[in-house]
Amino acid sequence: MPKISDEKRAARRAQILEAAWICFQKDGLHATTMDHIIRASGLSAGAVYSYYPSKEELILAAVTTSLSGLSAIVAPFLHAAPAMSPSQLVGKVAEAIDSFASRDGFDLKRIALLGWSEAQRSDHLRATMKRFYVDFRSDLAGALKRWRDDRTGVQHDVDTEMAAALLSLVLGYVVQSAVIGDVSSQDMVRGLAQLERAAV
Amino acid sequence: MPKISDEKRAARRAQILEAAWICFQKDGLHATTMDHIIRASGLSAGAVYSYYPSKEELILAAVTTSLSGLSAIVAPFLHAAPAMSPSQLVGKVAEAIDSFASRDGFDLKRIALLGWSEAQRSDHLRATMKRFYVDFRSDLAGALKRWRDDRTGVQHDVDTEMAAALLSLVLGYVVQSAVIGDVSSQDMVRGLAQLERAAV
Amino acid sequence: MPKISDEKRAARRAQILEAAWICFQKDGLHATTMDHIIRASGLSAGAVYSYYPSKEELILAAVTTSLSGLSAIVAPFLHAAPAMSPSQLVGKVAEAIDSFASRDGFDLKRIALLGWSEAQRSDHLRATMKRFYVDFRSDLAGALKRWRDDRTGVQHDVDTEMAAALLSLVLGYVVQSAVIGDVSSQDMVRGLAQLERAAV
Amino acid sequence: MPKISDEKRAARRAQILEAAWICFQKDGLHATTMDHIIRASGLSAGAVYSYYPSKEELILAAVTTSLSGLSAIVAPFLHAAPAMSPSQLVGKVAEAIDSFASRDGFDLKRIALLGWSEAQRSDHLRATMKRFYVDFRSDLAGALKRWRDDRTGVQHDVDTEMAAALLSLVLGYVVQSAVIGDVSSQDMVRGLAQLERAAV
DNA sequence: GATGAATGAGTCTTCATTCAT
DNA sequence: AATGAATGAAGACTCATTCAT
Repeated sequence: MPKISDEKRAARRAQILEAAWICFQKDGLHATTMDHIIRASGLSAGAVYSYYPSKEELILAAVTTSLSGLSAIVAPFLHAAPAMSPSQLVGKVAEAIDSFASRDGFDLKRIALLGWSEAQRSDHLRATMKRFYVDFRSDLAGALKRWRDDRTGVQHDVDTEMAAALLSLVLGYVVQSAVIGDVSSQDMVRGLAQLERAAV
Repeated sequence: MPKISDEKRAARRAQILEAAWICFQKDGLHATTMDHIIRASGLSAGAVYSYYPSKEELILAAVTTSLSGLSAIVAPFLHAAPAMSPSQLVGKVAEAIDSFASRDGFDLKRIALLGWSEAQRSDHLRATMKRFYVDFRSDLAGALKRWRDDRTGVQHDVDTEMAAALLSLVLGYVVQSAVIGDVSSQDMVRGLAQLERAAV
Repeated sequence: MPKISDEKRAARRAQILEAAWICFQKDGLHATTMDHIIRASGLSAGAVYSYYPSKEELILAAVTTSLSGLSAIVAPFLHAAPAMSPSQLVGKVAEAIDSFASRDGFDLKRIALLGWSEAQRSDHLRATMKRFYVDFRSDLAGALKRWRDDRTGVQHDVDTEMAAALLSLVLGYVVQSAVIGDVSSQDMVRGLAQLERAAV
Repeated sequence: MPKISDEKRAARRAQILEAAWICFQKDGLHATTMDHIIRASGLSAGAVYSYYPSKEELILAAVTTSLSGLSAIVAPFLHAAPAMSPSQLVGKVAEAIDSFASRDGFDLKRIALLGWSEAQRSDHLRATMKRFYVDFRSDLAGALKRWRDDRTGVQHDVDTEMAAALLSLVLGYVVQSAVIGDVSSQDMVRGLAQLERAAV
């Protein structure tokens, strides 16, 4: 076989990654064996290893890809004009996470939980995740700032703490959804709204 | 040899569990080998296995114990009179989680992340966690209800959604703290307060 | 099984080493798989690995042991009184190497060749071999000195170069014997004697 | 595509063999992968395999080539007129081996050791080596005979044993040089001279 | 003729668990 | 009851070789 085209290479990588994703999601990161992934990918061991040189690399790719996939889905809400209210933001982001799950049969929430756990062991993964969440949070803060500016006409400083709280709401939604399984994105929105109303 | 006393048995179990905790926390659930735990416990393989019949059982015990340990610490805040405000609750619970960590060098947040991840593989573990979080959330809801009753003198229904949001705030705090590492329980409290104020 | 006695441990190590020896000799160092050794030893993989933590360690042990085994056989000749002549020394040492081979069915010469080859890749092994051969050569030099002193009554300095030549004769014998297979220790002795006579 | 010319074929073979040599020398025979050789040769896997049908063939070629290379260098000394003395022969041959090493950065001694080791596993290789060394030794014997004839005017029989001893000296020099590393060809010459003198 | 991606049997090693003493 | 040596089924990964293009 002569040199493979770049698209074909990318397609093969995607094929393997998808197989890995399915396995990871079903069995977790460590209980998934390379053999599972190899079988699921329909390729040979050598082929898989020629695209991803180790299981760790595959884990990293799986988590990183889901992170950036989420990024892409969520971006429109974060930069929408006019800016969304906190409740709207939480609702939209949570919905986006759910939609990601249902789109291709991949549950982003499960991958997230797996990734957080693995991040404790892998410096590289933790660094990657940290970067992602910090960026996410600062986009959130930007969106909040725009919202407040729109409402009051007064310039506010970027509100980091508010963004952190909002991010927590989202992450906590992921955990509850994956572990308990009885919450919806609507619950989060309504819960926050009630929290706000109750404070009055 | 005479039968071992019940206290001795309990002490041994605690000794093993503590060893397991230390190992799990340092290396994660799967990278920890029984041999690590056995060495850390100072007992023999056979002894460890006579107290915990499998690694899975040990994982379950480790997670469950940390869950109930947290329960105990958090209970006073949930049932305090007069009832705490949402902000206060979030702050106190988050602080409690932190204090648990610093108490004996165990970081409850890491164990939590490990547990959530593992819960995806083990039905038993997931069921246990679900039960815990559902109870936790309903206690939270109860506390919120008492707080609102105290303030208005009017009886409210138990507010599940508000409790879910509050729990998310706490869980999200755990994730951010473990993965990003730059948030404090105060940030959560202030973030929520600002969210409430901003809503006006 | 409670703690094993030291003798039993040593016996097990010897049992494994012997199995390794047989395999190495038959198939060479790298073509021998751990599985071969494991089967030949009659133990399980885990057991073998608990005595020798890696294949490399086993190779090292096999080579080192044959080195020190040779050392023991050769020592009497090197320190014999009255000191032997160069021809005698070469003959006796070469014979000793042969006898080692026939004793237990192990051919020291094959192991030697294997070891020299491997020494090029393993610093540890090369260092070990170097130490052994340097010592051997200096013992040889000592024996030669004593021989010359005995004959002339005049003290000579230790003759390193002569020892190096003598060692070469022995090593070269090993190579010829293993690769060509048609030389005897007697040939070496007679060859050297003729070399000496021819020089007159 | 038109048939490739014979010269081109030979050049390609040489190119591959040289790459193999470099790799074998650096990493040993078994630790060298075909991929190493393929990369070092600058050709494709298929190309390499079209010239050498297996790794074993390549090993055989590498060893054989170094053997015949040595043959060529050494021939002049063996057939010099007037014939050289034993000491001179040893010295010249050992020097030739060294010079071979320094010429192109190839160390013939390392290849030799590798080859001897491998010869234990491959009948074909062993046979090839045996033939080479037997020839070498008989050339050596011839040279010795001529030397003795020149000196005494009396016809001697070919002296095989003396040649075997001389060959041992050379082989032993190779081993010591590669494994211990502190001997020179001069040491061998002087050692032999002293051995001869001491015998008087 | 040449390419290099793909193959898959085979390697070393680990580790949860058992059970003879 | 306690010990810890032994088990052996996996697991991650490699690499000589092939063959579709």
